[in-house]
Amino acid sequence: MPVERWTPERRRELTRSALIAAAADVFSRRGFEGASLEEIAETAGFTRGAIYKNFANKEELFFAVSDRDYTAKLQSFSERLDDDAELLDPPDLAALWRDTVAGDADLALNMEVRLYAMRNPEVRARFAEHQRAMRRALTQFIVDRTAAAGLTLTTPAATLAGLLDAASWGIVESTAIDGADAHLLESFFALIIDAACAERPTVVAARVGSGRAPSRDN
Amino acid sequence: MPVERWTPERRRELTRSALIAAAADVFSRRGFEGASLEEIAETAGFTRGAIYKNFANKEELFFAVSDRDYTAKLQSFSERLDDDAELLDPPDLAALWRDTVAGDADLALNMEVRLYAMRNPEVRARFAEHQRAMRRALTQFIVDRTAAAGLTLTTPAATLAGLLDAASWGIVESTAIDGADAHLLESFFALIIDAACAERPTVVAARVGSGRAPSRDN
DNA sequence: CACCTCAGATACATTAATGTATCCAAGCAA
DNA sequence: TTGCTTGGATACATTAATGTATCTGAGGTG
Repeated sequence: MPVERWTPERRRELTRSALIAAAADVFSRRGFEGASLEEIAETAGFTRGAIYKNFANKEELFFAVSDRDYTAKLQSFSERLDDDAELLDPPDLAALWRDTVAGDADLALNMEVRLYAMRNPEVRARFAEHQRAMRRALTQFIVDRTAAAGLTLTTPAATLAGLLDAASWGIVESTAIDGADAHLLESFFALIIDAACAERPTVVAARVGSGRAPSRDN
Repeated sequence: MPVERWTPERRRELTRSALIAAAADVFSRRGFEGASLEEIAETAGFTRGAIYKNFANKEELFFAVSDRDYTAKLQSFSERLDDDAELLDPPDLAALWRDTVAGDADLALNMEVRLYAMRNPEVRARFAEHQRAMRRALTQFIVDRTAAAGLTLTTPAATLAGLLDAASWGIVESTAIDGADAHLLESFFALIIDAACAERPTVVAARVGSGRAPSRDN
């Protein structure tokens, strides 16, 4: 890319993204309410004036952060899925997951966004849409990969995608707090893949759960 | 219980727990920073004076809420595990889980506590200890139940407990936001139980995950 | 019956954060 | 060169929340 880097629009976009980055950092550490625009501006090397010129208010800035986070995640996610077309082992998958779904730094920020979404119906709708988009991508991935490998699933790919998304998030979150059990995610992938891929007699696979006396239905 | 209900100690304990209940409510809705002691006191029918007589500061009140939440959860949890000794079907387990691990109202509060724990090392240690205690109970439950049913596990009970705890939390959390897929938890239990209980030829069960070309470790 | 203790209310000092209104200076146009 | 536009800084008004210090009145005690 030659010249044209110093156009004023570009300049503005630069400070804007600097502000967003700083905001992500501070929001992550202090939370939405706990963060002060003062600290954010200072972290970015500006003053509050810059913020109010670029965003309507604190909330808008927060949304901007959230959006950037989401798009980045979705992109890196689909990129890596297309890219490393061959990896499917639980450990690799777990690593991939940890990288994309929870870049560690993002973790607290992500929780903050989720909390905000829970409390604010409009934001929740938006967030839910993001979540669905993510899962659609994941579903597609599962469908493609299992088809390519000639596998049959005992569970709908969509359900599996939702499960993977939701459950692994919980695992990453818990692990970040506990610290000790860093292998949980691997175990999870191993178990889930084992359970979902029907490579054993389908009769057994169909008899899901409850391995004792016949349960109530029938 | 006859008289002795109007002793001043009892009286004080009453307002104390009223304050904690109100605090739980407000913290859940507004978050730690967002909640004002004013609103909490008012919700409980007192003034800030009452709070500062019973707790050192906002943080202590928050901890009290968190502790009460934890003990209540642990108790109701073990109670129900001992109580309904016979249920093991995925749907029932899912329902039990939803009741104990996430009483819905608790959800936002729980996330708030987790976030706080993440950001504050001391609190995190405490929270991690709680988490471990919870998982110990769960591990015990799994061991007892599978032994009683004469089942063999393909995965250590402790790992399974951690998995159940962490993953199901993520599922409950995600479901609360998405709203649509309320069946995820059931699917999860079904899959996990299926995968963890070796009631099929152990040869197959031992070959965990990766159902295509032989993976790297011979 | 006077007195004392202490739970909870009231009043106050302090700090701080948001948002707005104003200012300044660098870049482009005529 | 003069002037206008505008990104970002500065100054200000307002609101609000925490924590502390003081007050009050009811219940128990000598």
